[in-house]
Amino acid sequence: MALTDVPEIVVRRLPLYLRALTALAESNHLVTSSQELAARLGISSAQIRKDLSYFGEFGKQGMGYEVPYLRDQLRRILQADRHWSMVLVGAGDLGHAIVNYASFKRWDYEIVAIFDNDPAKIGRKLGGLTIRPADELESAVRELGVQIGIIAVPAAQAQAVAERLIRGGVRAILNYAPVSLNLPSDVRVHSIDPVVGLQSMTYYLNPSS
Amino acid sequence: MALTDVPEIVVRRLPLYLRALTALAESNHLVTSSQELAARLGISSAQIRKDLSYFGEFGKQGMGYEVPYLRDQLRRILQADRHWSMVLVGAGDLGHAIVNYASFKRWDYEIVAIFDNDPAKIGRKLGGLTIRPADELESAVRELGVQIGIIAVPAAQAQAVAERLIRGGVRAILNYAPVSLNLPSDVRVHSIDPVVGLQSMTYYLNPSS
DNA sequence: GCGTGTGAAACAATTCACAGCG
DNA sequence: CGCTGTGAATTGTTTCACACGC
Repeated sequence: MALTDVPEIVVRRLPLYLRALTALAESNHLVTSSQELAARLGISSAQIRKDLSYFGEFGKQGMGYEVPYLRDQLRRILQADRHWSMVLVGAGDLGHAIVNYASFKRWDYEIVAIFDNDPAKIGRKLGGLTIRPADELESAVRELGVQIGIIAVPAAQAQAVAERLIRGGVRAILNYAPVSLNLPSDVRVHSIDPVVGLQSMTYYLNPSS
Repeated sequence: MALTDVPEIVVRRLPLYLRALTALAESNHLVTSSQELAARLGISSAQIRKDLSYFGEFGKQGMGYEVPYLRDQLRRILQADRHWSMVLVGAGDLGHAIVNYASFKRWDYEIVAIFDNDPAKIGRKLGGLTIRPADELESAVRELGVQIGIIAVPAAQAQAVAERLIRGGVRAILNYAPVSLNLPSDVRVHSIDPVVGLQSMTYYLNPSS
């Protein structure tokens, strides 16, 4: 099975499986099944089995899956078993929160450079790094060989920042700016906008209160 | 057209349309088209037209859409044209960042109570509110009549917190804890886990660097 | 017997393509 | 003519259901 034709929607579910398996392993749960994972994740067991089958045969018939083994396989598939360097653009409140976000450290994602275009911030320290001027962006990203960029700038600047990150060699962007980025299809984007999440939920809420 | 059979995936796109229309309106762009929105959002124009057609006929043939009108219609549909109260559980680093997140204010989402189970934090102030003990959760949520809860506690506690929020009357949860919540299907959940986003992107990245 | 892996069937979402109207 | 709104066609995703092996 050619891995190029794995549907993206399947890839987006794998981290959820990995997260559940990691939690199971931490509570010394050595064996699981597609049904148990399904119950935890709110996904059907058939879907979990089909998703995993794109990548190999990880279970034993009649037995289920060995938790540490399947976890390690998913970590390998997702390249979550190694260190990743990232650059952060935007040293405002959001940038501060991102630098201090504990889960990144826990999963071996490391911010190795921070950029801002505010002269008052350039030269200051943040999370052990000196904030660098935004005009060094392309060259610094290229020198560092970083593939992941995090955008935490105002919406109006996000598209331009994304394009400069890409020119520096970035291939994946975690976008916290509340705007849709328009980028080449070979660049991955994951956007986080809590307001978008809230608005799609309030659609279903009661008009009262 | 019964609004109950609007696919959820359509509802999840509406906030993106609203966001784009709000930006267009702010730059005094008075008219737009499904093609222009499509180019901005990276979605096909046919999909935008079909999505909007679930809710009414908002455009003029040969002309396109009036930006302020369509924006207001979407705000009404999503109930984004009114104030929403929310409660926050978890007053750690993440909770602090959430309280100070400017976009909530801009869109009229207000945090009206904050809870934590750490005695060292209870009684302290955060964003003008006094941090309350977690055991007041259900009763306080019920008294306040709040429909939206934000979870910013460690993964191990998130499921229990969610259940307590729901017992207090919450019907929508913005979940920042890195765990899949298992809740009644009439409760809406939107989860934000940057690591999940990163892992689904690193799948596609180059093994080098 | 139990639970995986998987073709086939069912269902859902997207795109096509064009009538219709300003 | 230009662009919306929408059935029909296409494409994509999920579920079904069962052979297979532990």
